Amino acid sequence: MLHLKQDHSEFVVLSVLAEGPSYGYAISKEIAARSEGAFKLSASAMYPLLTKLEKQGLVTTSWEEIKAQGADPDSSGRKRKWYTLSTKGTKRLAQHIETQRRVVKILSAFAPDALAGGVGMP
Amino acid sequence: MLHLKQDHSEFVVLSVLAEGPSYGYAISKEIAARSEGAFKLSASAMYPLLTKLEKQGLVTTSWEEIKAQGADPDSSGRKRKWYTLSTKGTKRLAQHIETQRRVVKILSAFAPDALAGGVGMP
DNA sequence: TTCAGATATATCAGGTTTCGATATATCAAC
DNA sequence: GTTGATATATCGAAACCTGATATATCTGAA
Repeated sequence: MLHLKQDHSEFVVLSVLAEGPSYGYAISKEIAARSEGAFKLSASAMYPLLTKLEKQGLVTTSWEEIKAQGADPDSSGRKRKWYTLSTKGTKRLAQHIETQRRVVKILSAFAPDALAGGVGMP
Repeated sequence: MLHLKQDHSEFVVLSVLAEGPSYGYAISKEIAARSEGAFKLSASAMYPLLTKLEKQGLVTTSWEEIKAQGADPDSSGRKRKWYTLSTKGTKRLAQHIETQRRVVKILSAFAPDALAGGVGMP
Protein backbone atom coordinates (compact mmCIF):
# COMPACT_ATOMS: atom_id res chain seq x y z
CA MET A 1 0.00 0.00 0.00
CA LEU A 2 1.45 3.28 -1.10
CA HIS A 3 1.28 6.32 1.09
CA LEU A 4 0.56 9.36 -0.99
CA LYS A 5 2.57 12.47 -0.46
CA GLN A 6 2.68 16.09 -1.46
CA ASP A 7 2.11 16.43 -5.19
CA HIS A 8 0.26 13.18 -5.66
CA SER A 9 -2.03 13.87 -2.71
CA GLU A 10 -3.03 17.25 -4.04
CA PHE A 11 -3.55 15.93 -7.53
CA VAL A 12 -5.68 13.01 -6.39
CA VAL A 13 -7.83 15.11 -4.07
CA LEU A 14 -8.45 17.75 -6.73
CA SER A 15 -9.23 14.98 -9.17
CA VAL A 16 -11.90 13.51 -6.88
CA LEU A 17 -13.40 16.96 -6.32
CA ALA A 18 -13.53 17.52 -10.07
CA GLU A 19 -16.42 15.07 -10.18
CA GLY A 20 -18.40 17.04 -7.63
CA PRO A 21 -18.27 18.35 -4.08
CA SER A 22 -17.20 15.95 -1.34
CA TYR A 23 -15.84 15.88 2.21
CA GLY A 24 -12.70 14.57 3.88
CA TYR A 25 -13.81 11.14 4.93
CA ALA A 26 -15.55 10.43 1.63
CA ILE A 27 -12.57 11.66 -0.38
CA SER A 28 -10.36 9.31 1.58
CA LYS A 29 -12.63 6.37 0.82
CA GLU A 30 -12.95 7.37 -2.81
CA ILE A 31 -9.16 7.42 -3.23
CA ALA A 32 -8.86 3.97 -1.71
CA ALA A 33 -11.69 2.71 -3.92
CA ARG A 34 -10.46 4.15 -7.19
CA SER A 35 -6.95 2.88 -6.58
CA GLU A 36 -8.24 -0.51 -5.46
CA GLY A 37 -6.64 -0.02 -2.08
CA ALA A 38 -3.24 0.84 -3.48
CA PHE A 39 -3.27 4.49 -2.42
CA LYS A 40 -3.81 5.68 1.10
CA LEU A 41 -4.25 9.25 2.24
CA SER A 42 -4.45 9.17 6.02
CA ALA A 43 -6.74 11.45 8.01
CA SER A 44 -3.77 13.23 9.55
CA ALA A 45 -2.54 14.08 6.07
CA MET A 46 -5.96 14.71 4.58
CA TYR A 47 -7.24 17.47 6.85
CA PRO A 48 -4.15 19.67 6.83
CA LEU A 49 -4.09 19.27 3.05
CA LEU A 50 -7.73 20.31 2.66
CA THR A 51 -7.09 23.32 4.90
CA LYS A 52 -4.16 24.26 2.69
CA LEU A 53 -6.26 23.94 -0.46
CA GLU A 54 -8.89 26.15 1.12
CA LYS A 55 -6.34 28.80 2.07
CA GLN A 56 -5.01 28.79 -1.47
CA GLY A 57 -8.50 29.30 -2.84
CA LEU A 58 -8.51 26.05 -4.78
CA VAL A 59 -11.65 24.91 -2.99
CA THR A 60 -14.58 26.53 -1.23
CA THR A 61 -16.19 25.02 1.85
CA SER A 62 -19.48 24.75 3.70
CA TRP A 63 -20.70 22.91 6.78
CA GLU A 64 -23.56 20.45 6.84
CA GLU A 65 -25.41 19.31 9.93
CA ILE A 66 -26.11 15.61 9.81
CA LYS A 67 -29.36 14.74 11.56
CA ALA A 68 -30.11 11.15 12.43
CA GLN A 69 -33.49 9.71 11.43
CA GLY A 70 -35.95 10.69 14.12
CA ALA A 71 -33.27 12.43 16.11
CA ASP A 72 -34.00 15.23 18.49
CA PRO A 73 -34.25 18.31 16.25
CA ASP A 74 -32.36 20.27 18.88
CA SER A 75 -29.41 17.87 19.05
CA SER A 76 -26.34 19.19 17.34
CA GLY A 77 -25.66 15.99 15.43
CA ARG A 78 -22.54 15.36 13.43
CA LYS A 79 -20.97 17.93 11.18
CA ARG A 80 -19.68 17.44 7.70
CA LYS A 81 -17.46 19.88 5.88
CA TRP A 82 -18.04 19.97 2.15
CA TYR A 83 -15.34 20.97 -0.31
CA THR A 84 -16.12 22.32 -3.77
CA LEU A 85 -13.53 22.79 -6.49
CA SER A 86 -13.12 26.44 -7.50
CA THR A 87 -12.17 27.78 -10.90
CA LYS A 88 -8.68 28.23 -9.59
CA GLY A 89 -8.70 24.62 -8.38
CA THR A 90 -9.76 23.40 -11.80
CA LYS A 91 -6.83 25.21 -13.36
CA ARG A 92 -4.48 23.78 -10.77
CA LEU A 93 -5.73 20.29 -11.56
CA ALA A 94 -5.01 20.83 -15.24
CA GLN A 95 -1.49 21.90 -14.29
CA HIS A 96 -1.03 18.78 -12.20
CA ILE A 97 -2.09 16.60 -15.09
CA GLU A 98 0.29 18.33 -17.45
CA THR A 99 3.14 18.07 -14.94
CA GLN A 100 2.40 14.42 -14.31
CA ARG A 101 2.56 13.73 -18.04
CA ARG A 102 5.89 15.46 -18.29
CA VAL A 103 7.33 13.63 -15.30
CA VAL A 104 6.24 10.24 -16.56
CA LYS A 105 7.60 10.94 -20.00
CA ILE A 106 10.97 12.08 -18.72
CA LEU A 107 11.24 9.31 -16.14
CA SER A 108 10.85 6.84 -18.95
CA ALA A 109 14.14 8.18 -20.28
CA PHE A 110 15.74 6.77 -17.12
CA ALA A 111 14.21 3.33 -17.53
CA PRO A 112 13.21 2.97 -21.17
CA ASP A 113 12.59 -0.78 -21.28
CA ALA A 114 10.64 -0.81 -18.07
CA LEU A 115 8.42 2.21 -18.37
CA ALA A 116 7.84 2.66 -22.08
CA GLY A 117 4.58 0.96 -22.80
CA GLY A 118 3.70 0.87 -19.16
CA VAL A 119 0.67 3.10 -19.47
CA GLY A 120 -2.23 2.97 -21.79
CA MET A 121 -0.83 0.16 -23.85
CA PRO A 122 -2.84 -2.91 -24.77
CA MET B 1 12.07 23.09 -14.03
CA LEU B 2 10.98 20.36 -11.69
CA HIS B 3 12.70 19.76 -8.41
CA LEU B 4 13.02 16.07 -7.75
CA LYS B 5 12.12 14.70 -4.39
CA GLN B 6 12.45 11.57 -2.35
CA ASP B 7 11.34 8.60 -4.44
CA HIS B 8 12.06 10.14 -7.81
CA SER B 9 15.50 11.30 -6.70
CA GLU B 10 16.49 7.86 -5.53
CA PHE B 11 15.12 6.22 -8.63
CA VAL B 12 16.88 8.58 -10.99
CA VAL B 13 20.22 8.37 -9.19
CA LEU B 14 20.14 4.57 -9.10
CA SER B 15 19.16 4.59 -12.74
CA VAL B 16 22.19 6.68 -13.68
CA LEU B 17 24.47 4.44 -11.63
CA ALA B 18 23.03 1.38 -13.36
CA GLU B 19 25.01 2.40 -16.44
CA GLY B 20 28.27 2.48 -14.53
CA PRO B 21 29.99 4.13 -11.56
CA SER B 22 29.78 7.89 -11.27
CA TYR B 23 30.13 10.70 -8.74
CA GLY B 24 27.88 13.38 -7.32
CA TYR B 25 28.57 16.25 -9.63
CA ALA B 26 28.51 14.08 -12.76
CA ILE B 27 25.27 12.41 -11.68
CA SER B 28 23.70 15.81 -11.24
CA LYS B 29 24.77 16.85 -14.74
CA GLU B 30 23.65 13.54 -16.21
CA ILE B 31 20.19 13.96 -14.70
CA ALA B 32 19.87 17.43 -16.14
CA ALA B 33 21.10 16.19 -19.51
CA ARG B 34 18.87 13.14 -19.77
CA SER B 35 15.82 15.12 -18.74
CA GLU B 36 16.73 17.96 -21.09
CA GLY B 37 16.94 20.31 -18.14
CA ALA B 38 13.53 19.43 -16.79
CA PHE B 39 14.77 17.67 -13.67
CA LYS B 40 17.03 19.22 -11.11
CA LEU B 41 18.63 17.51 -8.15
CA SER B 42 20.44 20.20 -6.19
CA ALA B 43 23.77 19.62 -4.48
CA SER B 44 22.20 20.04 -1.06
CA ALA B 45 19.80 17.24 -1.86
CA MET B 46 22.27 15.10 -3.79
CA TYR B 47 24.98 14.57 -1.18
CA PRO B 48 22.74 13.64 1.73
CA LEU B 49 20.93 11.27 -0.62
CA LEU B 50 24.15 9.60 -1.75
CA THR B 51 25.22 9.23 1.88
CA LYS B 52 21.89 7.60 2.62
CA LEU B 53 22.25 5.20 -0.29
CA GLU B 54 25.71 4.30 0.97
CA LYS B 55 24.47 3.64 4.50
CA GLN B 56 21.71 1.42 3.12
CA GLY B 57 24.27 -0.56 1.15
CA LEU B 58 22.74 0.28 -2.21
CA VAL B 59 26.04 1.71 -3.43
CA THR B 60 29.70 1.25 -2.61
CA THR B 61 32.17 4.13 -2.67
CA SER B 62 35.80 4.95 -3.30
CA TRP B 63 37.84 8.13 -3.42
CA GLU B 64 39.86 9.27 -6.38
CA GLU B 65 42.62 11.87 -6.29
CA ILE B 66 42.43 14.19 -9.26
CA LYS B 67 45.86 15.37 -10.34
CA ALA B 68 46.15 18.26 -12.73
CA GLN B 69 48.40 17.92 -15.79
CA GLY B 70 51.92 18.69 -14.68
CA ALA B 71 50.78 19.46 -11.17
CA ASP B 72 53.04 19.12 -8.18
CA PRO B 73 52.96 15.39 -7.37
CA ASP B 74 52.83 16.27 -3.69
CA SER B 75 49.81 18.54 -3.99
CA SER B 76 46.68 16.98 -2.64
CA GLY B 77 44.57 17.96 -5.64
CA ARG B 78 40.82 17.61 -5.79
CA LYS B 79 39.01 14.58 -4.56
CA ARG B 80 36.23 12.74 -6.29
CA LYS B 81 33.98 10.24 -4.60
CA TRP B 82 32.87 7.43 -6.88
CA TYR B 83 29.63 5.56 -6.34
CA THR B 84 29.06 2.05 -7.66
CA LEU B 85 25.70 0.32 -7.69
CA SER B 86 25.66 -2.79 -5.50
CA THR B 87 23.61 -5.93 -6.04
CA LYS B 88 21.23 -4.63 -3.42
CA GLY B 89 21.04 -1.34 -5.29
CA THR B 90 20.19 -3.11 -8.52
CA LYS B 91 17.33 -4.87 -6.81
CA ARG B 92 16.12 -1.62 -5.32
CA LEU B 93 16.14 -0.03 -8.76
CA ALA B 94 13.98 -2.83 -10.09
CA GLN B 95 11.57 -2.21 -7.22
CA HIS B 96 11.46 1.49 -8.04
CA ILE B 97 10.63 0.75 -11.64
CA GLU B 98 7.86 -1.62 -10.65
CA THR B 99 6.46 0.89 -8.13
CA GLN B 100 6.63 3.66 -10.67
CA ARG B 101 4.67 1.57 -13.14
CA ARG B 102 2.01 0.89 -10.55
CA VAL B 103 1.75 4.52 -9.52
CA VAL B 104 1.43 5.75 -13.08
CA LYS B 105 -1.17 3.13 -13.87
CA ILE B 106 -3.27 3.95 -10.84
CA LEU B 107 -2.89 7.71 -11.23
CA SER B 108 -4.34 7.35 -14.71
CA ALA B 109 -7.53 6.19 -13.01
CA PHE B 110 -7.77 9.69 -11.56
CA ALA B 111 -7.29 11.44 -14.90
CA PRO B 112 -8.15 8.91 -17.58
CA ASP B 113 -8.42 11.21 -20.57
CA ALA B 114 -5.31 13.11 -19.72
CA LEU B 115 -2.87 10.41 -18.75
CA ALA B 116 -3.90 7.36 -20.71
CA GLY B 117 -1.78 7.33 -23.81
CA GLY B 118 0.64 9.78 -22.31
CA VAL B 119 3.59 7.41 -22.36
CA GLY B 120 4.95 5.17 -25.03
CA MET B 121 2.13 5.87 -27.41
CA PRO B 122 2.70 6.72 -31.05
C1' DT C 1 -29.64 -2.98 24.86
C1' DT C 2 -25.20 -2.75 24.73
C1' DC C 3 -21.17 -2.54 22.52
C1' DA C 4 -18.04 -2.82 18.65
C1' DG C 5 -17.06 -0.74 14.42
C1' DA C 6 -17.74 2.78 11.16
C1' DT C 7 -18.39 7.73 10.39
C1' DA C 8 -16.35 12.42 10.86
C1' DT C 9 -13.02 16.10 11.86
C1' DA C 10 -8.94 17.73 13.97
C1' DT C 11 -4.47 18.47 16.43
C1' DC C 12 0.09 17.24 18.36
C1' DA C 13 4.84 15.60 18.84
C1' DG C 14 8.48 13.54 16.45
C1' DG C 15 11.00 12.48 12.68
C1' DT C 16 12.36 13.07 7.80
C1' DT C 17 13.14 15.70 3.82
C1' DT C 18 14.05 19.69 1.04
C1' DC C 19 15.65 24.29 -0.09
C1' DG C 20 18.61 28.12 -0.20
C1' DA C 21 22.61 29.80 1.58
C1' DT C 22 27.07 29.14 2.85
C1' DA C 23 31.86 27.13 3.03
C1' DT C 24 36.01 25.29 1.14
C1' DA C 25 39.15 24.28 -2.50
C1' DT C 26 40.94 23.17 -7.10
C1' DC C 27 41.17 23.70 -12.09
C1' DA C 28 40.76 25.85 -16.86
C1' DA C 29 40.59 29.66 -19.74
C1' DC C 30 40.96 34.30 -20.90
C1' DG D 1 44.73 37.44 -11.76
C1' DT D 2 40.23 36.68 -11.93
C1' DT D 3 36.05 34.63 -13.42
C1' DG D 4 33.44 30.53 -13.98
C1' DA D 5 33.21 25.65 -13.75
C1' DT D 6 34.31 21.55 -11.04
C1' DA D 7 33.62 19.06 -6.57
C1' DT D 8 31.93 17.88 -1.97
C1' DA D 9 29.59 19.07 2.16
C1' DT D 10 26.93 21.17 6.10
C1' DC D 11 23.60 24.36 8.36
C1' DG D 12 19.12 26.41 9.66
C1' DA D 13 14.46 27.21 8.30
C1' DA D 14 10.51 25.48 6.50
C1' DA D 15 7.43 22.00 4.90
C1' DC D 16 5.61 17.62 5.24
C1' DC D 17 4.12 12.85 6.79
C1' DT D 18 3.11 9.39 10.29
C1' DG D 19 1.19 7.52 14.26
C1' DA D 20 -1.06 8.65 18.27
C1' DT D 21 -4.49 10.94 20.46
C1' DA D 22 -8.99 13.41 21.21
C1' DT D 23 -13.84 14.06 20.60
C1' DA D 24 -18.36 12.76 19.25
C1' DT D 25 -22.05 10.46 16.61
C1' DC D 26 -24.31 6.81 14.10
C1' DT D 27 -25.31 1.83 12.71
C1' DG D 28 -25.86 -2.87 13.11
C1' DA D 29 -25.17 -7.22 15.20
C1' DA D 30 -25.22 -10.05 19.22
